Amino acid sequence: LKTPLKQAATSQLVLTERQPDCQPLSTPPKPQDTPPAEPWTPTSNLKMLISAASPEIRSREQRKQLSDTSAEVLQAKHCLQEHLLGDEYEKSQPSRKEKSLGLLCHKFLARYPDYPSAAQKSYICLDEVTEELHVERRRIYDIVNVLESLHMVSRLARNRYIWHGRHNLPQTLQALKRVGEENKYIQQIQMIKKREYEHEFEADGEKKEEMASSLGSSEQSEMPFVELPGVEFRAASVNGRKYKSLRVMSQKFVMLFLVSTPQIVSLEVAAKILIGEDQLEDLDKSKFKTKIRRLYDIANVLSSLKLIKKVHVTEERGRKPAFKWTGPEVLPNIQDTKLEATSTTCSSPISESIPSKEHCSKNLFPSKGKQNFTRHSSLIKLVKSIENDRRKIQSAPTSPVKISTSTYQSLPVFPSTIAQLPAIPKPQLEGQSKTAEEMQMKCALPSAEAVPKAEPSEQPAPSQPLGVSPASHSSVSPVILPHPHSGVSYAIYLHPSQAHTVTTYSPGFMLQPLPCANVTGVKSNSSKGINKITTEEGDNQIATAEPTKPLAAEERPEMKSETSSQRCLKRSQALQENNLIKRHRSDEESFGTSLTFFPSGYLIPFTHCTHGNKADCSNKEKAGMCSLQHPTYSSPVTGVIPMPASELKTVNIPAFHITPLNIMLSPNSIAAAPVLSNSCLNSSNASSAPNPSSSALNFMLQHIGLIPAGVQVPANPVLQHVPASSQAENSSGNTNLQEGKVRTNTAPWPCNFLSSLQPSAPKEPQEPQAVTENFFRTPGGPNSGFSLSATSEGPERTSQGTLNIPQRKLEVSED
DNA sequence: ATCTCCCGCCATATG
DNA sequence: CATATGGCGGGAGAT
Repeated sequence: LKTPLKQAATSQLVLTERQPDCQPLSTPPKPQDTPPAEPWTPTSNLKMLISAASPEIRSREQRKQLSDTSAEVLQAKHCLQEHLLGDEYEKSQPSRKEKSLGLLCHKFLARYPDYPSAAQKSYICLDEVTEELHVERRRIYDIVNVLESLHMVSRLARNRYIWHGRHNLPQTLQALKRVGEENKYIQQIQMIKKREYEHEFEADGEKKEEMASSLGSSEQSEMPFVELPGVEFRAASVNGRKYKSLRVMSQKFVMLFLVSTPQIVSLEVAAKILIGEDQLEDLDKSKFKTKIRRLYDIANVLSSLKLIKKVHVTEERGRKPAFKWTGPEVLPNIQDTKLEATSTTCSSPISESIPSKEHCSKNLFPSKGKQNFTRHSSLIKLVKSIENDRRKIQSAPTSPVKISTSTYQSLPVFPSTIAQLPAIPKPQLEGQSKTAEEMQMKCALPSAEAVPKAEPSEQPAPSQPLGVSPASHSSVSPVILPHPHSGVSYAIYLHPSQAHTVTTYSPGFMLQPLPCANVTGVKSNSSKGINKITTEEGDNQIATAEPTKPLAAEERPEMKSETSSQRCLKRSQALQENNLIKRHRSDEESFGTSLTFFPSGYLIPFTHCTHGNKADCSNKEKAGMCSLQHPTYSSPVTGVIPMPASELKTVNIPAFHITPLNIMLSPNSIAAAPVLSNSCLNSSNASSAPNPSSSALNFMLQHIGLIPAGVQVPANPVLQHVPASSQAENSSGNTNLQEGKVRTNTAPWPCNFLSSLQPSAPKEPQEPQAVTENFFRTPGGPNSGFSLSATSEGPERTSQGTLNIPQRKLEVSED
């Protein structure tokens, strides 16, 4: 194994190294270096294997490899130089690829263990790195910034960073996911896609600025860097504008993946969303280009981290570059996370060693915006800017409780973190101790729970760092619905039964007025299918991603392929119930309270539109916006890439569309399902099941408070149609509650708590997915037999649970 | 031609 | 003030 790998690595390094030396020679244009381009594959495999091994071995291995490599490099280098002309085997110059950020990042990552133990704590000296990797400093910053956004490293001082490895990844991702949800990213994505589609129709020639405007309006003004409770962010540039860049952009980018159901995000969409966020800016072409460039930079490092991989989405328009999330699934809710994290942590050999620093969740400020900024001098400024931000945000009308901005702060203290604290004997922060102290001081622990000292024992109440509403979790939680306009909040209590209903049916809210609406499985699936995607990828490589992720493995549900759709439905329902029950139970235990009401209600601080706020709300009033955002299009549970109904053209069965029917239809797929299931688990979806209930609630809320039932978008016929139909389905927007059915939309408001409370996503969703993918591959292709022509009725056309969701033609393919 | 995205100028931040 | 950071976009290699 090693030999080949080494070679590959070596050659790479060699090339790189040579570059400087061969300057005069470097001229030789691009030799078709096939070899250099692919060397990573073997390496990756090796890495995977290694990762499977114990961390120690792994890291040792890495080191060894590195040293070996470097040693050989020198030799190779000389040899090559001598043979310059020979060039036969080694393509001469470095070629652009060899200088790629991705490659550089690999090298960078190779220097540190994924899960450094306390003993291994490593510091990163930029000077060393740049020298050793032979790169300009600038490049390292790119890498480090992204890593920082994931809390894999943090800056200590000039030239100095500390390496955390992937220990914080789960928490970070969870936090990001949450923020992403609060940010209505799903809707934004939908909106963008819809517009795209619309444009598609008419003269393509014209690019509507309106798009930009509306888009911009819906965006949030700013989203500060998302921090983790235990990891402080000492950004060099905490200052205002710089604040927005790479780091934040990276986080947002990741958020998009985490909230999307097929976890695929196209660069275009990402760029638009990211641009939109920074103030309403016009769709400047150059700006867009720049954004794309940055996204590529980020994507390269995320790819190196194996969190994403590049794919192509093909639709009518053509092939567009996109990326697919291949990282760990993010647990939807805190509780689950807590449990899993804890168990994982405990069992994991690696777990214990996290720098104590990180463990002290001192940063949890109840309501403060940003806290841990190390720099005193800048601190003041920071505060100031923060205040300004806050002011802006809060100034928005109707924001009784303002938490959104500081949402990240409200991240729950990670239980695992707490639990681990005790395990940490002593912080080995020698030189750093000072820093640690500072940090502590800064973090006046607002919440008692945050105290590091917490007993290892699981204190149930763990996490509610949220200064906002700690109690919100109690079993009976009121849902506070602030009315956008009136500013009045409503508390709604849901009865368990209702809640259940909601959960179950929520998926169905989508836009399809299908007859079988109440069938969870069917509906949800259909929603999923929203973007019809043909996947060519995924199977072969399936194996790839998995080994790496221990967590994922644990998560995998054991699923069997059920043959009948009914069974599936039942099953899923049962699971959900179980989850609910479980949750309920846990709640009771935690609080010692037993209630009649089902804890499906959450306290939702209404900050109106999350971070954004004013713009958001005000805009909302604009008819267009309202309709656009209308829940109808969103698929809370599943569908993340919701498609506007308008997109019906040819209806194809979405690749990811999973429906019981599908299952029935394609027996083959079923058979295969079990096999695929494994592969699919990690990859994409588990998340799909995120939070039906929360979404449902949001939606409901929206209906009640925000959206007039009748609002529709005039411009788009389809749209109009949809809302109406859905309503019909349920009797009426407002009455939904009574029925227990709620339509959801990812709420425009922050529903921080919702996410945490949601019933744990059952893992079953995965099953469907697996099936689906398989289904897709079925001969006959995506369209086989399922194309429908869109009629005005679109969705309704189908009956019987047939797949009726109009889909846009979409294909995802790997490179 | 389009997709990628490296390079490095230069404004800012930090010390 | 000297450096460290890092936004930004031209423009060239890869496809």
